[in-house]
Order: sequence, then C-alpha cells, then structure tokens
Amino acid sequence: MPKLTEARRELRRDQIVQAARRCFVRTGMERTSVADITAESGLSAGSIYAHFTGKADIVRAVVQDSLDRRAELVAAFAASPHPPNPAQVILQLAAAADPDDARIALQALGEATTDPAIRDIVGTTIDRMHALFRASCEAWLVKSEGHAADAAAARATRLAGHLVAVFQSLLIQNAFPDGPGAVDATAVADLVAAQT
Amino acid sequence: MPKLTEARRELRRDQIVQAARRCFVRTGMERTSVADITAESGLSAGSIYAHFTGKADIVRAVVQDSLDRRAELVAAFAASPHPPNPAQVILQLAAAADPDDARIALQALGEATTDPAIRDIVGTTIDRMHALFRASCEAWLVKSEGHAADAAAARATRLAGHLVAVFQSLLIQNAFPDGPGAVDATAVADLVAAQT
DNA sequence: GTCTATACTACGATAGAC
DNA sequence: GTCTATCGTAGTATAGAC
Repeated sequence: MPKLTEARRELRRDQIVQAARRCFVRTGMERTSVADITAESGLSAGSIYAHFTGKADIVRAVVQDSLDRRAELVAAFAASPHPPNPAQVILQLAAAADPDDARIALQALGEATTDPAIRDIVGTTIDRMHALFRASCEAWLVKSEGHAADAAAARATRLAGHLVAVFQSLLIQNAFPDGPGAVDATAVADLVAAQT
Repeated sequence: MPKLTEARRELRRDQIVQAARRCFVRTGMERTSVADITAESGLSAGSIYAHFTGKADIVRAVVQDSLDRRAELVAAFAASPHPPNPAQVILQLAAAADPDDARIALQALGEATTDPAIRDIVGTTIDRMHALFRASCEAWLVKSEGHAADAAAARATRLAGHLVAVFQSLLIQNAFPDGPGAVDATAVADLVAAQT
C-alpha cells in the first residue's frame, strides 16, 4: 500500500509549492532564494531538495499549479448544463479575478520569454484555454441559440480567440489593482454580445 | 561647451542599453549578469559603472527605452494628418510587431509585479498609450466621421480602452511567434469596426 | 525524511593603475 | 573615462548526523 505514503508525499510537495507561490508574489520568481522558500514553508533546505530537484523544478511546479487553477475555472463554464454566453464568460472572468494568480501568470509570461520549459507550460495552457473557451461557446451556440452543429463550431473557434485575448488583457489589469484600468469588462462584453 | 561631451555621454549610455537589451532578449533580465553586458557591449565593468549606478539602473533604462519606442509608434498615428480608424490602428499594430520589443515588454510586466520602479514605468506608459489612442480616435471621429467634439471625446475614451486591451494581447502573441495565435487581428478589427 | 552546517560558485560592485 | 584585478556576499546544492 504505497498509496498513503504517496499521498503524503504529494501533500508535502503542495506545502512547498504554496509557500513558494507566496514568496514569488512578494519578491518575484528570480529574486526569491530557496532560503526564502524554506523559511516560508517552515521546512529546511534538505527537506525541500528531497522533493524537488532544484529551484527550477519548484518554479515549474508553481507555474503549472497556478495556470491549472485558472484553466479549471474556464473548464467549469464549459461543463455547465447551462453554458454562459460569451459576454457572461467575460464578466465572470473579471469577477473571479485573483491578483496573486494574475501576478504569477505575468511573471510566468516573462520567464517564458527565455526559458523553454516555462514557455512549454504557458503555450500548452493557452492552447487548453482556447479549446475550453471553444467548447463553452459551442455548447452555448447549440443549446441556447439553436445553431446547427457545424456552423456553431466555426463561430465558436472565432469567439474563443476573442475570449483568450480578453482574458490576457484582464490578466494584466488584475495584476495591478491600483493601475490604469484600461479594460472595461462590461463594454467588452457588450461589444462581443453585439456580434452575436 | 559641455554639449558635445554630453552627447557623447548619451551615446555611450545608449551603446550599453542596446547591448543590455540584446542580452535580456537572449537570457532574460534577471539572469543576465553585468559581466554578460560588458562582454556584449565590448566595454568593461569599470566603464559601465561610470555611466550607470548599478544593474537595476540599466534595467530601468532598457525598459524605458523599449516602451518609449512602442509609444512613439502610436504617437505617429495620432499626429497623422489623416488619422487611421481603430480597425486600421489594430492592423498597423499587428504589422509593426517586433518580437524583441515584445519580449522586453513582457519581461517588464513580470518585473513590474514586484519592482515598484518598473511598475511605475509600465504604469505611466500604459496611461500614455491610452491617451495617445484616445487622441488618435478622437481625431479620426472628428475629421473623418464628422462627429461633434464632445460626443467624439466620450466615444474615443471607450475605443481607446479596447485598443489598449488588443495591444496587450498582441504583445503576448508577438513575443511567441511559434506559439498559439489566439488573436486574429483582422477579426478583431472587424469587430471594432462593426461597433462604429 | 528531515535537520544543520558547509562547500562551491557566481554575481555585483569597487579600487587603483593608466 | 576606461581598463584589470579583486573583494565581499549571496545563492544553490550537498554532506552527514539523527
């Protein structure tokens, strides 16, 4: 029965990841030392290196975790029995804003610029989000708007592109709450709704 | 006549900034050492510290330079005797894509998350871009569409918000040429044009 | 598995000659 | 102003006891 020990192992990893996440939000990925992470997690260097191969490994885990969290939010839209229309999706995304997640995501985008491993995670996550938006829009077009399946698929793909773009802009805006709020979610929602 | 020497001084600074820029694009802001910058610039450590107070100072200068370059591009639109309509602005922005500038900008956004000095530069630049977009749209509404001045001002502000958002999405897309192209500039242009 | 202590490296910044 | 050489420090990762 290695299940129990493996579950505990995963729990420890998560403990480290969450501590690292807090450090990254406060100090930035590159400028937090593993000493910072040990202090924040309450563990020691030896313990951490027993669960991760090195700092880069921790960074990857934190980025993956944060982006997964965001994607699951979108996945919930698509799985809903009453799929929201694109305008509602935008408003819900804006409402579900978590500044910490947004900051991690922005740092990840910056890192993706030079680090292939991070770029990979970011790239596949964007792909996944696009697919999820597509699924959500398609379900809405078919179920609520009565579109034919093939016509809905084509429209959904285009709509998903817009939603990814809006999502990215909201990301920047959410990361800086006191900053210039260029994106008016309601206005964008109206814009997208008008195209329906 | 300190003019000449001051010009030469500015030239040296620019030489260092451009070398640093190349390093940042290749290796990332945090991971390039000042040794890398000296090697790339052909200068020495001593010389560099005669022109900048430290690495953070160089980073600030590079970010400021890159963002200024982008803003000037937008300023040209507003100053044009025949101001482009919003859809054209989007298409021109997409056409003028420089991957290196986009990567620097993304790294800057990531840094802005934790570094107040960079956040300041990024914030004021976004404000400036918003104002420039506003001016460009207002000029277009008045000159080409015959709107009244006060009505144009209100509409221009909203349009500028959309343009900033699209600009930010294009930034992410431009930084990863082989990545998932979520934003279809033509489609977005159509969308904005439809709202006219 | 977890701790403390430490080895080794790389970096930012300065000193001093020219 | 620019160079070379170097100082001090901070950081990653490991060793070895428990």
